[in-house]
Amino acid sequence: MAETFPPPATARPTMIDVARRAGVGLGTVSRVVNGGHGVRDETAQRVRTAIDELGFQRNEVARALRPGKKSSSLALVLGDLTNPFYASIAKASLEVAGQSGFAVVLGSVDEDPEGEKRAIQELVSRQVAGLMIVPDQGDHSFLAGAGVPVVFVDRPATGIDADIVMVDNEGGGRLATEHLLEQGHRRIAILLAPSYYTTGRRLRGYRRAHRAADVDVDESLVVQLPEGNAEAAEKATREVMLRPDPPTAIFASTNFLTEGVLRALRELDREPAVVGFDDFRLADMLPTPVTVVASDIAELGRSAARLLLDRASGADTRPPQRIVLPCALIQRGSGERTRDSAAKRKSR
Amino acid sequence: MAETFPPPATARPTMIDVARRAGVGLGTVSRVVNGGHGVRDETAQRVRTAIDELGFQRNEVARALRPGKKSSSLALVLGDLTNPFYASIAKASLEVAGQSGFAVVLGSVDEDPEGEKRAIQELVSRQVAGLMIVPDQGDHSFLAGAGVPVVFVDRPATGIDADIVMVDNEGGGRLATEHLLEQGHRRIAILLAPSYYTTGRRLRGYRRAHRAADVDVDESLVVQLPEGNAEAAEKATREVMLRPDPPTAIFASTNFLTEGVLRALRELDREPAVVGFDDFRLADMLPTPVTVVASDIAELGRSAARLLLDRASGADTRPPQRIVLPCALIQRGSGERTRDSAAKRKSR
DNA sequence: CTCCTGGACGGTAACGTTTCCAAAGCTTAC
DNA sequence: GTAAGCTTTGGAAACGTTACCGTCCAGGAG
Repeated sequence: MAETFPPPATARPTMIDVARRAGVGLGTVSRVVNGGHGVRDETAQRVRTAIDELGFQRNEVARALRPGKKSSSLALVLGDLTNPFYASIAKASLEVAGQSGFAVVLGSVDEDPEGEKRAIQELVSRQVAGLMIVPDQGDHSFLAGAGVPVVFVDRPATGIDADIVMVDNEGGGRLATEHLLEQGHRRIAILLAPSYYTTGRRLRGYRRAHRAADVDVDESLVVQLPEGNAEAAEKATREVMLRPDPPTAIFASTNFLTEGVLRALRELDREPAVVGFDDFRLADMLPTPVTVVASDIAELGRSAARLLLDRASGADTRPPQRIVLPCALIQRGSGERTRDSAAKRKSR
Repeated sequence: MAETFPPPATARPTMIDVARRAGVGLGTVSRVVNGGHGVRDETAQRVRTAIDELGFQRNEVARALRPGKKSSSLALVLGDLTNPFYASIAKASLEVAGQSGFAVVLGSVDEDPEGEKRAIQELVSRQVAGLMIVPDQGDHSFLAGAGVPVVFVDRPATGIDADIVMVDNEGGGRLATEHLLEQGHRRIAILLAPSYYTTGRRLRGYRRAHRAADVDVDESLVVQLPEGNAEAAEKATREVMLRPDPPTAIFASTNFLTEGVLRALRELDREPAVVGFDDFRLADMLPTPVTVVASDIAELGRSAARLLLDRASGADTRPPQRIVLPCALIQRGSGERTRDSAAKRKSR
């Protein structure tokens, strides 16, 4: 006998079914489900029994329909989950949200700012209780009237005044650059992903470190990449290292860029000092372990989720907060090469 | 003047507001919003104008309340997003779902099977249109009556007959082992994460390859780890390599395990051949580039999402499908060390 | 004994959408 | 010119929940 697949959907029991079974009114069931105040113990027990017997589960959709009641979901809008940076944020915020019984809806985000806007609006139409957004460059003022709390993660957005959780990009950039300057480097290249906010701040830290050390920046060593991926960084590194006056150190302002830099250097067989922004897996396992400035990315996600939950519940009515997490230097080797060692070639 | 934050929620316009503004009935607005069949062009245009003017957005929650209409969200339940394997699945399924206008809800999953069950039931109560689950070991029969299509990813679940998308674990295990046998290795250790389905299949491939080559398996080289992380693999590798009769090759059955193996070997300064299961970032950048058997993980996620969308829409009523993706060997160096080279120590 | 108070409970109106049904307008065929 | 049929439209019911408003009963106060 051929069974059909999928099996016919069995109707899930509703509160009405529970009420009937327990021999009580609908309102009583609702009261029990929501904590059970103002219900006699005996009645509540009868209701609970009926719930168990029927396998009743509250329909969250219907619940969220009531005015004032937002759905118990947060939205998270970010770029490429394949980037461990974003994955860490997602994981951490997921954990925090889950502890409060909130689910997290991920908006699928393409590259274009238009896609981001569409994704956000779709999430808003799903009545999420709040939005965590790693924003693209575009204007985000369309969120202002949405009536949903928003927390921006990693970088602020223009056109709207909202909470923001980020790392100390300028401090990190400065830390990395100071470290290289201390090793005696005077020609330090910096690779920058295209026009993100973070990029600008890291560059600023780079410049400040130079000024503080009274070293002039060779503007030709400030490399603005057309794309933020490893390939672009690899190409740029090759070019800059093959100049007649190559840098003796490179500051890669992003984890993917660091990877590209390392690829190019391996191919070229050169060993300038390298410091990356953001830690990455296996950084300590590479032929020369990689020095990075890193921050607690998971904490970024946790803070964002916590803040958003407080906003959503109305527990937090302070003006927009700005949480900045510190960066620390992790010395592993690649950033401790001195100016002199950088000149000599590696022996294969 | 001190503004309050967050700003008071402005009521979002409903279809009723649109209807009033356009001077039409409620049903007409609904028809226009849903494709506008059976509505005169002129009327539809008037409605569309009103929608634009009011900035109306359909309330997906109310829509999903109607019987039969599931919400336009899929659920994805998986483990640690920090694991690039899971992140790839998430990203890929997100893309496919997004193209069909579906959002993806991530259930926060702790380690314990009980937490998984709770997470799944919460998602079901949110009326998702379907579930993609990377299942834990426990029984999943409680999903049978949920009336929601389910696709299991990476490994099957017990207690329920549902679609499953996975990689050819046995074939991959065999491929890796055959490759090592071909290099002349006769003592090949295999490291296994605890009692997952995949682990068993990979071990099976390992055994089959041995039998096909007529080589006996030394059971003491089949190492069952207490945990699936890099630390456990590192410890186990250290132990097995320090035996009087160490293996000349190691098959690490998981990306995290591979990492642990490499850490231990670096510390011990030994160079047995190594093949890992699943590719990972920077595998080609390590001192000895790492040979792996790999499959298209993103395709895993894409297939799962596609299948689930077809099930949810009712377009696919075939019996449960079993999609198996192939594994390929990627030779990079660590797996091509011969038995002889493995014996000698590395010169620092 | 009666009245009042308060807790427990039942019923019903929303929430915003889709869908069905009926009414109205128009065209076409006789 | 009228009947029949089709397209277009308006209105109301329903989805499952929560919140509010009564009602009912018990118990205490007068």
